[in-house]
Amino acid sequence: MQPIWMYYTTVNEKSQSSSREESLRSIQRELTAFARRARSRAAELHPELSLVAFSMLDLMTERGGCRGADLAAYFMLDKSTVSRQVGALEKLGYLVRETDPEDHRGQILRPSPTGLEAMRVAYERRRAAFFDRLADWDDADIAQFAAYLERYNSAF
Amino acid sequence: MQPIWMYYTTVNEKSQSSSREESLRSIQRELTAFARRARSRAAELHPELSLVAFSMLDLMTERGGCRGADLAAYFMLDKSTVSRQVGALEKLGYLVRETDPEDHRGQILRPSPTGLEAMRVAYERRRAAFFDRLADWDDADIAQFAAYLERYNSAF
DNA sequence: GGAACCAAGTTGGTAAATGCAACTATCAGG
DNA sequence: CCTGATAGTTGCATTTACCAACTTGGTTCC
Repeated sequence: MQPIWMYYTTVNEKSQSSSREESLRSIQRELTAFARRARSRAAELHPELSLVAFSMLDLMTERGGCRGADLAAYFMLDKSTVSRQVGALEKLGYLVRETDPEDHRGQILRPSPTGLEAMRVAYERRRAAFFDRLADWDDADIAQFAAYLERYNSAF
Repeated sequence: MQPIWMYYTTVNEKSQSSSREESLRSIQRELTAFARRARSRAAELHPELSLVAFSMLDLMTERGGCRGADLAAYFMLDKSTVSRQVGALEKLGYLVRETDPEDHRGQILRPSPTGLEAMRVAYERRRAAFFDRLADWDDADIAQFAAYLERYNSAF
């Protein structure tokens, strides 16, 4: 049986099948497959903290505080969407804002102790469903996989 | 300074490998970022065919026709959501429905020639975006990255 | 200094995607 | 026949997103 991609690939392109070509196709397919299920998996894992909200808190933590514009750029979201997500997180007491002393247009966003605790809970609940899938990977493979994903995403 | 992940990890877990923990968290965050960008990029590249709709047509193609219930199970979506997506695709002329002769409750869904062509176009445009992004990667890294993604997704 | 312009964030309006619940139609067992 | 399960549709509410207009603060250039 022919590979799936051939069903909708023109004849001329079929001659170009190098291993690089096939790997690229595979990356696209696998990344797309991930995207398909990301939403529902996230909803299962931490209903009280949406995937986007969790990731925003995570980035703030990682960077030791960041601005709304940073979140918008990183996740490719409109600044208005970020503004509302941040507002919701603040209302929940999960983050605190502070006007950037260096630039009064912006705010520095940081998770609050409550937010860190909520992240910790979400993190624990993810373990079973997400981390267990990587349980049989060795440390070097996990590190390399993470490095590839970072490299891929850093191209933005 | 302690690693970031320790801020919301309990004391007992700190005995585990911190580099492994950090890599796992990085994978989560990068995959999340990817999922967000995939939607936005797909919407840019082919407004007529959302990522979910494209993937549904793709699954129908791969399976040589499938039912709405299959789509719901595969993508972890509610059947009402599938029903509306399928309705929209039919209205666009991208798929045809046929009552299952074996079970008159269900329908067999197949992409139409128009749908296949739309998929081919969307596929090519998205593939081009991937090619640009990975242009400066060498073949070995691309192959390894693809292998990791396949391994990760194969757990489904 | 001031004008013109750019950047960060907020808010109003709107559209799309989704889940839940209620409903119809169909099937399978007893 | 009933009963219960399954496939699909539709009404309703919610979430999430984008765009555009606006406010405020910074930057450049004269």
